[in-house]
Amino acid sequence: MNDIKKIGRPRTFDYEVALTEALTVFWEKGYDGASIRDLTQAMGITGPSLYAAFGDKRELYLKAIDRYTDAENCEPIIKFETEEDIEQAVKQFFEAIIGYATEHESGARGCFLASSASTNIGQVEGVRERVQQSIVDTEKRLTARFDRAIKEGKLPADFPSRARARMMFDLRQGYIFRGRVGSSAKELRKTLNDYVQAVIRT
Amino acid sequence: MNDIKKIGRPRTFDYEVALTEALTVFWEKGYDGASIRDLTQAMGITGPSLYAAFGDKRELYLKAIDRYTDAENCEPIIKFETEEDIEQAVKQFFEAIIGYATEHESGARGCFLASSASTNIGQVEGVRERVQQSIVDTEKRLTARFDRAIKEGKLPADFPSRARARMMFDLRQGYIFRGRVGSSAKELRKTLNDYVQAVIRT
DNA sequence: TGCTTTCTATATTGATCGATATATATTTAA
DNA sequence: TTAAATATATATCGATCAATATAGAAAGCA
Repeated sequence: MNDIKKIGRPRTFDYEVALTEALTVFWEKGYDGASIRDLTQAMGITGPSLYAAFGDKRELYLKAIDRYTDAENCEPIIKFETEEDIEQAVKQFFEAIIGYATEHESGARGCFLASSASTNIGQVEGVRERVQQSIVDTEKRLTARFDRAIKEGKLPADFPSRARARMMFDLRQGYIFRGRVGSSAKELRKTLNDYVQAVIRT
Repeated sequence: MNDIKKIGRPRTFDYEVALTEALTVFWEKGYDGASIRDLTQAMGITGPSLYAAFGDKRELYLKAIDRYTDAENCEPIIKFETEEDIEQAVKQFFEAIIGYATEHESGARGCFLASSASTNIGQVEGVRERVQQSIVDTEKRLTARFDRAIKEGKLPADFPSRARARMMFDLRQGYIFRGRVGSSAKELRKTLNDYVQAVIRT
């Protein structure tokens, strides 16, 4: 982003890589559960370097949230937006969610915002606004995809795009919760078709 | 429960009351966020009394979960089970969920298991089993209510009771998440009718 | 070559963490 | 009345917490 040579000794670690490592630690252990030691070890830097580059623990956490929001292309939404057939699009969305919810053995499952960040809303200043914004952005994208299907005549004109976008989002929370508790992908798929029909039915 | 006089000095605090206070603290601050100081202050007892009566912090947390599971009559489920009309029953279920998700100003919102305990599954041994059992029990009760409606002829014989029970449960997660992030009850009610129809529709 | 700037490494800060040792108070049983 | 048992109160344990002061190392600029 900024290749201008700066005066002084250049840092020997990669900012983005270190931030991604920090995100993983926060994801697995939570905000309180992640100690500065845990973070610096995973990031491969020392305490002073962490504080110089990222500020204090709270700022690092907020930066990790922003990194997640920006970098995460969010496969489920991408699938939903790119798949042509609207029914298949909904199905692929949920399939991707189920994948996210079950594939990682560690604590870094599902959605970082939904599983981890949301629990620190009342505790860490700045988290609430970020999670709220993420919800708004996600719903807009989901709603827009439904509106597109309406224009293309794939869905009736009175299709409640926004309500169904929210339904997808809320059902997603259920999948993520179940995955975190330990349900298998196979188990989660049992309701998949029923959920797809509920979303697109008019 | 046990009024038999025991040898030695009797404890001067109420075990159940203290445990309920501990539950509130864990609910608001999370497992890591709740310090022994926080707990003893809210419980009105000293450290040694806490350790003598409840074991260590982890055991106290598990006891708090059990207390929540046992004591919490879970208004949403009760409403769903007692309301005669099945459509009204589903609606009352979601209404109660919305109430839970939005009414408390503190961090003790929604469902303790879904919002707090689930985040400590990989960290605190014994939590996963308890949350899993809670999901199983809840789904059984929800499914049974639908089966009853089928027997009464209020729902068609091929109504997918279990899938719809899970749908209710998963949509519930969405409401709880939104409430935690800051959505108002009014906002959450916007999708209520659509969700009710999705659940009972055949 | 200095000189300035910035990063890294070591060491350590006061505070707080979970947990407990010790002493004292209060009860029952003998 | 005494002994045993259990609770509470005080004080504090070593470990770890988040955060930083200090000093040395590595870069650009003169």
